[in-house]
Amino acid sequence: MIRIHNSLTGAKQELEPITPGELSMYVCGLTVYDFVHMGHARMLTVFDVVTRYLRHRGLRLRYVRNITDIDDKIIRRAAENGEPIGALTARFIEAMHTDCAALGILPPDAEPRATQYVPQIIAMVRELLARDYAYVAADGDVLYAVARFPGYGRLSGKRLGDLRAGARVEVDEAKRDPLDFVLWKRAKPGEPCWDSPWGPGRPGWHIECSAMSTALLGNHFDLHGGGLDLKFPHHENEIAQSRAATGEAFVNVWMHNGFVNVDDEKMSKSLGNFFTLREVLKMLRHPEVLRYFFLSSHYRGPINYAPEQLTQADAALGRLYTALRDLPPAAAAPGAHTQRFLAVMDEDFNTPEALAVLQTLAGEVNSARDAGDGMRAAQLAAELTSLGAVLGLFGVPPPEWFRLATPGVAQLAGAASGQGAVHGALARAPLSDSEIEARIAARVAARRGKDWAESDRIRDQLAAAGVILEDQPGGKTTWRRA
RNA sequence: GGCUAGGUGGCAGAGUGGUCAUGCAGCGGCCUGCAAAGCCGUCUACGCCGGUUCGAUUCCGACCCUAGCCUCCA
Repeated sequence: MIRIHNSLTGAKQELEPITPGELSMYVCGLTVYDFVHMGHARMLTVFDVVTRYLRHRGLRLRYVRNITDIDDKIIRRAAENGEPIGALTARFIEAMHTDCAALGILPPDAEPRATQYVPQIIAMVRELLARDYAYVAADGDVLYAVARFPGYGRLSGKRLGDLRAGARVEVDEAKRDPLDFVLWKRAKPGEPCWDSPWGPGRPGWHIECSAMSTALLGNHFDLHGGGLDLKFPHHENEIAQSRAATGEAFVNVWMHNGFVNVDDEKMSKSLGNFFTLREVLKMLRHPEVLRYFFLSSHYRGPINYAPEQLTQADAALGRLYTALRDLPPAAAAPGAHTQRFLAVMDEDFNTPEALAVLQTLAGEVNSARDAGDGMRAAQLAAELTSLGAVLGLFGVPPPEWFRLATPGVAQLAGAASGQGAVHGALARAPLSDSEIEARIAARVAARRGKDWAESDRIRDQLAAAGVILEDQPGGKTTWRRA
């Protein structure tokens, strides 16, 4: 039994697919006018794991994640760059795909773009007008009449009166109610536009998601996700639009992932604490380190981004890979750990608890190996490997993991504290694998002759270059990059 | 101001009405030529004040503090 916290009710509920054995999920994706940032990366990772897990549980899941490719910010950015809008969005869509692939995010089943769904959007706006949930304002915009929809505010826990009280003073004259939002925006001269019954214009942001989700998943579907900041007004508006336009139930379970904070404040460009995914990935041994970091706290809570946290995630994930190193592949035998893993993941995707299961399993692999029980160690390692894969971990062959270098979390730490780059990571002249192997061979010879001074000299030298040696019982020496 | 989440050991971060989170860091031991890795053991927790209870970090109430939303935002 899988239980999920539903933002709409504020409580966990059992997942009951509308069609038995099948699920449909829509997640609000990105507005493509810039690179993927850490907040996006968390959202992408959260719903990637949700997807992987639900499928692992035997459900057939259809996952739709949209792209907003027409929007005020896009238009403005394109103008700033002196670049056609289509070129700008194509560039950032490609960048997003590259970043997603790096992070190991499985592609969604469909990735609709707003500009490809203009007919459906117009049809939905038309329906809302016909049902009297919308009106054409004096300035030509089509607006949604919020007061007409009785359930407005339920998702975000807001009352219309409170919202109006907090509304901006500079109320748009064309609005009947300050809370009304735009469905179809009349084009200003020079702006990109589509023909419509209300003249040339473009879709409002909120209606895009209603139209695309309905077009691809039907009027009523199972799961809808997105960042916490979309809860109000975006998702509130989606509900109002879709319910009003179709007259049917819309979404069964709403899921919202928490923010990425920096210094306990929401990451934002204005605060100057903004990090793109690609700049962070450059500092890491492997993108899985970032995935581990995201998974180490619950998806609904905030997560505080700091370079030291990435260092901890690298160490913790490294411990897992260490347990898997040098063990032959074995058939996965689901045991008690698998039961526990499923139990905690079933309970609203408790990934921190799931990682604890993996760590415990790693400890048992090591214990079994120390006890000389290679068979049991291999079985446990297989179980660990298969459970980790459910979370999108262990994409790297374990022996390869330790050949990967960590270019510079230290660099980030320095940058964040305003101290400039820390020397250690940068001062190292990177050694190639073969150079390292050659020095190790020299050291093995020295050790055979019990020339400890020479042996230690080589080891220190390698350590200074960021290479750590581990002498194994059989006289063999393995190495890993710090 | 309204609404919503939180405040857990050196750090990160789960969870629970009465034995264990887990990882990183620390300490002691084993192993090692010495290390590293690993193993074994180990210390410091549940914002504050009341209440319920045989017993509360966990339930209830007040208070303090933090973050978020109420405006574009993953």
